[in-house]
Formats: sequence, C-alpha cells, structure tokens
Amino acid sequence: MEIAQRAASGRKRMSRAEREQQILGVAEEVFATRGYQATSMDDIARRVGLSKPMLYEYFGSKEGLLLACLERVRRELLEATTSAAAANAGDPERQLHDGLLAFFRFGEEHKQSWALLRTESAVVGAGLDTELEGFRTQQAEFTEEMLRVALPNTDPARLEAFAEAIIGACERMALWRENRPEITPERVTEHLMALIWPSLSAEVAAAHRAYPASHDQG
Amino acid sequence: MEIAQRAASGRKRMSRAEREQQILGVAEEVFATRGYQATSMDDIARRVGLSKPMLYEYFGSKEGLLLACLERVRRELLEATTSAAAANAGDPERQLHDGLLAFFRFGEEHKQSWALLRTESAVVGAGLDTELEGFRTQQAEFTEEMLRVALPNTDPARLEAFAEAIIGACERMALWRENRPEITPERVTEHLMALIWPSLSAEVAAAHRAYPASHDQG
DNA sequence: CCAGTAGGCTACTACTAGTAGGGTTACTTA
DNA sequence: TAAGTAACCCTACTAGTAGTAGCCTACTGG
Repeated sequence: MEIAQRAASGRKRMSRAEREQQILGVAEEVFATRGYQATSMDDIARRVGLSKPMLYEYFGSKEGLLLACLERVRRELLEATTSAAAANAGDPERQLHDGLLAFFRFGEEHKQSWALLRTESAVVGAGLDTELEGFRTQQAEFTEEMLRVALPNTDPARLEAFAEAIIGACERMALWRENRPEITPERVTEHLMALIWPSLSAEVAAAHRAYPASHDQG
Repeated sequence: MEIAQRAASGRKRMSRAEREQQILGVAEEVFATRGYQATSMDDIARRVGLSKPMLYEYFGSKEGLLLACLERVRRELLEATTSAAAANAGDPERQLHDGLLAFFRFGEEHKQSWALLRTESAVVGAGLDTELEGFRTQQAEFTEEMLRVALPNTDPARLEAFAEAIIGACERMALWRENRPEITPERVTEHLMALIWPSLSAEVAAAHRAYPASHDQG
C-alpha cells in the first residue's frame, strides 16, 4: 500500500545533491512568483513531491531555504558581472559599461531569479555573517576595485560611496524597467553611463591635479 | 472586577484619531526594531495596552498596519525633500544638493522611520494601487521634474531613468552609511553630487547642441 | 544475505493571523 | 434626568503554518 502510493505519486529516491538542487529550483520559482510570506513549506514540499521534514533536514528553516536560493542567485549575478568586466581589463569605460550591461541582461534573462532578490530584505539583517552577505559585499568590493583602477588617486571613502551609489542605481533601474519591454538592457546601460561616466572622467582629472606625482612618476 | 482590572492596567478610552496615532507610533517602533515577521499583532496590542481586535478594527490586517506606518513615513520623507528643494527654485545644482541632503538627514534624524522603509518590500507588490505606491511614484516624479527644469531638452525617457537611478543611489547609500557615524549627511551628499552633477552639467551642453532653438529663442 | 546508514514518512505541538459575538461608556435628545 | 445610540473595547474562539518526534524503507558493502 505505501509502496504503491509512493510509486503512484512519482516519488523517487535521490542523492542529497540532486534533491537540494531540485528543491532550490522549485523554491526559487514559488518564492519569486507568490512571495516569501505567502508561500508555505507544505506548499513547496507538495510541489517537489516530498514531505516537509525533508526540507527542514536539508535547509534547517524556511528562512534557511530562502537564504540558500538567494545565495545561488547572488553567486550567478556576481559571476555574470565580474566575468563581463574582466573581459575588458585596461579599458575602464568599457569595463564599467559591460559590467552594467551584464547586470541588466541578467535581470532580463533570469526574470524569476531577479524577482527573488526583491525578497532579500525579508532575510537580510537576520544573520549578517551569512554567505549571502558575503556575496553582497563582494559585489560592492568588485565595483569599488574597478573604480580604484580607473581613479587611482581618489579618496577611498569616495570610491566606496561611488560603488554603493552605482549598485543602488542598478537595482532600482532594474526594477523600473521590469515592466517596460521597450527599455532594453542596452538603453538602460546607456542612460546610467550617461549619468555617471562624464563625472568619473572629470574625477580622474581632478584627482590628477590633486596628487599628480603618483601618477606621473609612480 | 472588570472595571477594576481596566483601571489597574491603565487602559483608557481614546478618540479614534488619537488611538490611531498611538498605535502607529508603537507599531513603527516594533516593526523597525524587531522586523515585520518577527512581530506579532498580540505583541503590538500588548504594548499599546489594547486588545488585538482593535488593531483589526482600525487597520484591517497586519499588512494594513505596516502599510499605514509606511505611508506616514513616506509622506514625511517626501515632504522633507520637496520643501528643501523648493527653497532653491532657479538654482538646479543647489536644488538637487539640498534635496539629497534633506534625504540623508532624514535618514539620520529618523533612524527608526528609515529602518522601517527597509521592510517595504515585504508589502510592495501586494497592493500596487495603494496610497503607499502613490508616494513612491511622487518621489520619483518630483525628482524627474527637478531634472526636467535643469535639462529642458533631454529625452524624457532618459530623465525618468536618471530620476530612478538617483533615488536608487540614495536609498543604497543611506543604508551604507547607517553604521558609519563618520560619514555625515553632508559628506555623502557631496559624494553623490560628485558622481552625478558633472555629468548633468555636461548633459545640459549636449542637449543644447542637439536642440539649440528652444533654449536660445524660446 | 544481513547489518548499517541515508533518504523518507506520518502525526504531532506551539504559535499567530484573523473573527464572532457581546459588554461598557459617553454623548445626544427629549 | 433618562432612554437611546453609537463608538470603544473585550474574552474566547478558529484556521492554518513553522517546526519536531519518532518511526520506516531502500540501497550499500561486507
């Protein structure tokens, strides 16, 4: 009877790694479409074709499951932007441009993953020493590093501020163009570049005037 | 007995308007410090010194209560930024500068209110036609309008994009400087202005070259 | 062929959002 | 001053969900 039931419902034994990925896929979809709060663990379990205690076995808590989903998405996003930028080492303008473009393309091509990131605030602040926080920090640090290369003589605090500002601008713009198919990733990148690049170029000159030695002679 | 109990617990009749404000004050504090999810309606009711059904009488649901809190905060923030900018009509640079400064000062002076806005995503998307959505839109429109005056010949879509980018930058920077007392509102404003104002100035010139007539002769 | 372990389950508990239905106080109107 | 009424407020419930206890079962290696 039990065996028949299991066979009928299509449940099958799986290795831990497989199951984890399967669960993450389902959870990502459900969290993204229905929202974190409106989704119950029973619901996810049912869709996976598994019982609730298994979710707890693998992810510890509902928050832990969301965290795992977010970590996966953040890693993908970081990977997409860094590799796009890395392809243009030595040309700061193109580096920045292509990094931004990769960001907006990611939002377009992985709408569901992107939507998930909006639920991030539901869990940020809970555990600040999580791996997720690490990816968030890395995204900021990577941006900052890119700016440091372009503006070698600029006040470090200012570089940090610029990096945060750019990331904030990206996030909000990605949200803004979500329901506007006419605003392509290319166009929104162009807008953002128009807003910041002339300033950054000017900053190079200003920093250069402030500390000419290190650049001319170093 | 019932009367004695009520007197002992300090409960007192109040007009609806008074109670609403009292509840909003308590809810704002608790939501901001503990987070939306971790807060129970029973908890808020206990702190107010009232029973749970009254909260539902006044605000309909837990989400409704959060929404009411957020609306109040958004209104205050919008009021702060618009009035700061309005004081400098005719000088776009100062207008923008003072608007940003007012934003960051608001974050500093109303830490609790600002922290609350981070829970916004818990409720945004639920009801998009709420009053809250109205305030969010107004903030963007106000910024856009300010830019339109400064850059009269710029593509409207670009203005919209700039406004969204600036607001996104503000929000993220406010978050960033939350735990850094050394980064004053003045400094963060200066950083952001350094990132965008040179570009905006250049944009004036570019748009001017593109459509000189309307500016020179209109 | 027989442990041992890893994957899995049913059946609970505790807590919280939201409601039903009724009591009490203050203000109005005669 | 005495209904009458409306607004404020309560206790005591229901429904549903996060999380757990304790047991079962299928594959693995000897």
